[in-house]
Amino acid sequence: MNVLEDKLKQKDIQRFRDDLISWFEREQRVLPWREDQDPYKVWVSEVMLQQTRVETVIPYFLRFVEQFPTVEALADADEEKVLKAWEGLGYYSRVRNLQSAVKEVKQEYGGIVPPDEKDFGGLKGVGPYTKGAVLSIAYNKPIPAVDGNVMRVMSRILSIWDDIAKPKTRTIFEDAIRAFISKEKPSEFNQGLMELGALICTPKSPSCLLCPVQKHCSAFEEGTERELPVKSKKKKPGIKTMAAIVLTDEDGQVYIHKRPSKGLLANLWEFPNLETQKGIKTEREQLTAFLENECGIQADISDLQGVVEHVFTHLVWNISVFFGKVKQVSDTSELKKVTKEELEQFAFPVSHQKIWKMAEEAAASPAAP
DNA sequence: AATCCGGGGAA
DNA sequence: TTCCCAGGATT
Repeated sequence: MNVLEDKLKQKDIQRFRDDLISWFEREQRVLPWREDQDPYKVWVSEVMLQQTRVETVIPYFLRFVEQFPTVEALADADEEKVLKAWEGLGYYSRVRNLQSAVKEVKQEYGGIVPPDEKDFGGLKGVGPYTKGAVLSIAYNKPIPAVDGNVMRVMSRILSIWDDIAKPKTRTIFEDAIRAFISKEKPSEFNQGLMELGALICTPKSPSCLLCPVQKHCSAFEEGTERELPVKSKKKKPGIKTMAAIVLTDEDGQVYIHKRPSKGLLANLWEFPNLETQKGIKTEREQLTAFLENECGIQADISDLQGVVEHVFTHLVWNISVFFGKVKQVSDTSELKKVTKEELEQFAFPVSHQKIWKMAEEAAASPAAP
């Protein structure tokens, strides 16, 4: 009995595989990282695509693999240049981990991206998803690659109502995929699921009438496709009030600061700034004290020039922006002084790009008399 | 298990 | 506004 049941199930699974893969081979988008199967380039694309849309990634990918075409090129590159190439893409630890991992590949694996699951999965920044994606696409290994797309698609196909926000739930989908994945075409199977999630089986209103695996879908059969997947909500982000200042001297040089090597926006550059407290003192007074005590700088500080709001996933910055002229600098100041031209060589978070844009616009059209 | 870590586009 | 996107590390 069990054998017969299993045979029927295997037959259904085989049909699902064939329908999915033939659809993918027919309908897949033309994307830069699909031009070849270079494991390094597949890897770069997968890291960029973490929590980031395809359209956003394309121009970054093209520039990145041109600038750093091989494992060795990236391993030997200056971190400042690598961060600059990532500027604006977000989650900057991704690229710092990638460069660290690529150095290890150069050292320990002779520059060859290791095809072994344990070896590759042990590299920095390579989690369960990236491991499965890179090894299945580049080396044709039948390993699950479960991302948000796959959980959405499979929750509907199999009518799985577990909360996909819970870490443990991912393993349920990995087990399901191990039973479903094609041993002949694991690359097309994994990419097919993700492509389906991106093009057809979308979050809000899936195009079930166009779906190549509609006849295999429990949610479609039950009319529950809009209720799946189940995902609990996250709490709202907190708000931080900040003050930042674009400081220049008589020569027009600008003062910038490198952020710490850990935590938010690690190793990126910024304009001098502090978190401000409400009440007691004005923002200007807090900024003056900060510059003198923490930066060893005395300066003439302008009136408030405007407020930059920047929203992170878990945090909102409200940054009051000031301009200032430096009067005196102690030799212990940790700030770096650069020309406006040199400024472009440094990687800034988008919030501080907004601040610099304010300064440039103010310089281009000086306040009316 | 919960939190941290960016930024942008779609609904 | 809200969601969530080809997630991973840290605590």
